[in-house]
Amino acid sequence: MSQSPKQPAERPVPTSADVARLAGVSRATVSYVLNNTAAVRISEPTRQRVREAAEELGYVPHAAARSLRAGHSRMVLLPTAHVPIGPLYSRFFNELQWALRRLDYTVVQYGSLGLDGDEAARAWAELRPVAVVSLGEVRLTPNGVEILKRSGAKAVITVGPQRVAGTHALVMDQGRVGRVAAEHLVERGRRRIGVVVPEEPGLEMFSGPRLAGARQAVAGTGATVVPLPLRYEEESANELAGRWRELGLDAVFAYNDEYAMLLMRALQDAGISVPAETAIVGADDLLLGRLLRPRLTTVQIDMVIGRHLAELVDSAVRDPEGTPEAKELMASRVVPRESS
Amino acid sequence: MSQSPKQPAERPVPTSADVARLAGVSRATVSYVLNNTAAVRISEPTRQRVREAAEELGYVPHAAARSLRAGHSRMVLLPTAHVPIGPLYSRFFNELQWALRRLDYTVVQYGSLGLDGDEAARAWAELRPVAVVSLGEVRLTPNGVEILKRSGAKAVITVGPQRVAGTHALVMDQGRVGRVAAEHLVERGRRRIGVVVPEEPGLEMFSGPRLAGARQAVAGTGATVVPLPLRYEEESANELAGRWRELGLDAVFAYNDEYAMLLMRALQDAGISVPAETAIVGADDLLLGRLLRPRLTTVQIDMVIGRHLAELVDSAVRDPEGTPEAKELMASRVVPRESS
DNA sequence: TTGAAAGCGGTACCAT
DNA sequence: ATGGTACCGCTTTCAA
Repeated sequence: MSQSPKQPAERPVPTSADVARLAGVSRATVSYVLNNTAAVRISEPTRQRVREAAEELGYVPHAAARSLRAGHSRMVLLPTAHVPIGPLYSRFFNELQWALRRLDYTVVQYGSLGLDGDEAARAWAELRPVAVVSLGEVRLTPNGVEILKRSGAKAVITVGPQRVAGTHALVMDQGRVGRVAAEHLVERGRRRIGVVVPEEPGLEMFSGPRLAGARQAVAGTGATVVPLPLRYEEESANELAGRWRELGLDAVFAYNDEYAMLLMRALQDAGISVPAETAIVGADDLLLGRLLRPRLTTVQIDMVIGRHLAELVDSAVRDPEGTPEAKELMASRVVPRESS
Repeated sequence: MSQSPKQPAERPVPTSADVARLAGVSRATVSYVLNNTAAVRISEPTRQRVREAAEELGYVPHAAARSLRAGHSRMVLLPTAHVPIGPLYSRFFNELQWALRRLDYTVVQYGSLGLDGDEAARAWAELRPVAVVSLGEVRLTPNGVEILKRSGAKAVITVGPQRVAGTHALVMDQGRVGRVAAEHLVERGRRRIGVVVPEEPGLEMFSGPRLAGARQAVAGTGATVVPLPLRYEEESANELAGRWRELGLDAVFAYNDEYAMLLMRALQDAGISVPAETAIVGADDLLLGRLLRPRLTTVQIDMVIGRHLAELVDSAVRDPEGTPEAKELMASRVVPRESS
């Protein structure tokens, strides 16, 4: 009858009080031992007893309670909506995570699909992260930034084309990707340049600037740019290839290597020779581009490496008053191969 | 002088007490209003004042404090080490996140790179998630599962080939992928079947079972299986293609479509005709396989869809006593095209 | 060397 | 209809 009947078989989670009881010491001592608190000396026998008790009970400290008491956390929040596809993002994410762990931060990727603007900012703020690194999938408003800062975030960092007031920014100059691609094509004597604009959602923030960059590159050269909406599907590509001749294009910047492969296949099937009749340039410098025939000319993009970003996070956290800086960390250049 | 000098410019994060003070009510009332507590009736004017005060201060509740008090959270932890590359994972993750959000869970992807076994389990347990969904990148031991359960996790779910005691499992029968591929090749009259084993780390848990499945398929048929270590690089593929004839293989299961593309290119460049001389089968049914010439035969894998998994999480959370079940949710079948 | 106790920010019971 | 208050688990003075 010592068991409360309302909780059928729910054994309680052990707390530091349980450990203290079992070890015959106070909760304070448990805390000292388990955290190796330097300012306080605990005898070795006591340490032993505490450790054994913790082990026996399977005690694990409660992160929420700890950070509540501490008044801060070491959590770096990384909001994502659609996880970007591709090896570039994967490498970037792994590097970032690794680098931040070395600096004793905890990286938490927080799914924010379907949230927007301030709603998202509030959801993130509830977790009281010390820093937020936004990849720009979820639009961050100045107001959202303010919400985060008021809730204790020491740093808000945006990575991507967007530039939001009050944040540190790692600018990724997507425009440059389109610009160098178009410049390359113009140099090769191409005049009517198509630019693929993927119809898949979530890519606008890349495709838009790339298209604009291409436009900028042709300005004053007499060459023209034509946007080409395209879905990542065979039918869409075939449909586009079917009216290729009437479009009168002699070159295309295909957004990235995967769309380039799709389009190249459709063009070749439609009897349009690459690069003789139409040049193609991709982007990302994936292995698959080198496997195509003709080999794919591409724009190589040096993604901001994780360690740089981790250092920016850390310095922003340590000096929250520091003026938010915008740092350009994306270089891109054409790797000419056979398709252009 | 009303400012404490120890905190230079650090304005404090507003709490519900601040809201209460500004609205001229008690903290309890603030809580009632902001949570729309049904059991208690608050007058409309009061509600207004509270809401306005909260708005003015930019108040956001503290998730840690809330879940500390509540004694539980709705956090579903998704540990990851290397974020798997590829569209399949991306789709899976987005679906899972979406589905769990609908069930009012919060998905947190927790970077666990470099942690292993119990160490990782303890790190996860500190966050007191209500459920943990392991994709098997970080090895989960029975002891680790026990740690998580003792720390209050109602459900531990593994997705992948591994099967750990005490967990619900979504079995992904990787063996079957290799089996159906090899069966297909044997049916087509192939006798010496190579099986690509990627050398990249983190893929062993897939490649191992796939190889074993292929072996199983050829048993008793007179056909043989030869493991082919391969890095995802042109040189590695060229090297392999260079000694292809001495290997005497008439077919290869290339692990997945991307490795298949790499190998097919190398074989073709080495003058080995596909499929006449060597048949190739990939896996994942990516679009790129349809773009190759010859079109790539592949193994289509029905990944467990997010909604199913979300439902399993929810039911496991609601009935933690329920016997952990192993559910087979991965079907795979060959899609014959031109390369085999 | 160790313990008692306050308090972090919410929530919910019990009064009023 | 609202307020007072105990408590969730942990850290950290301050005392002993």
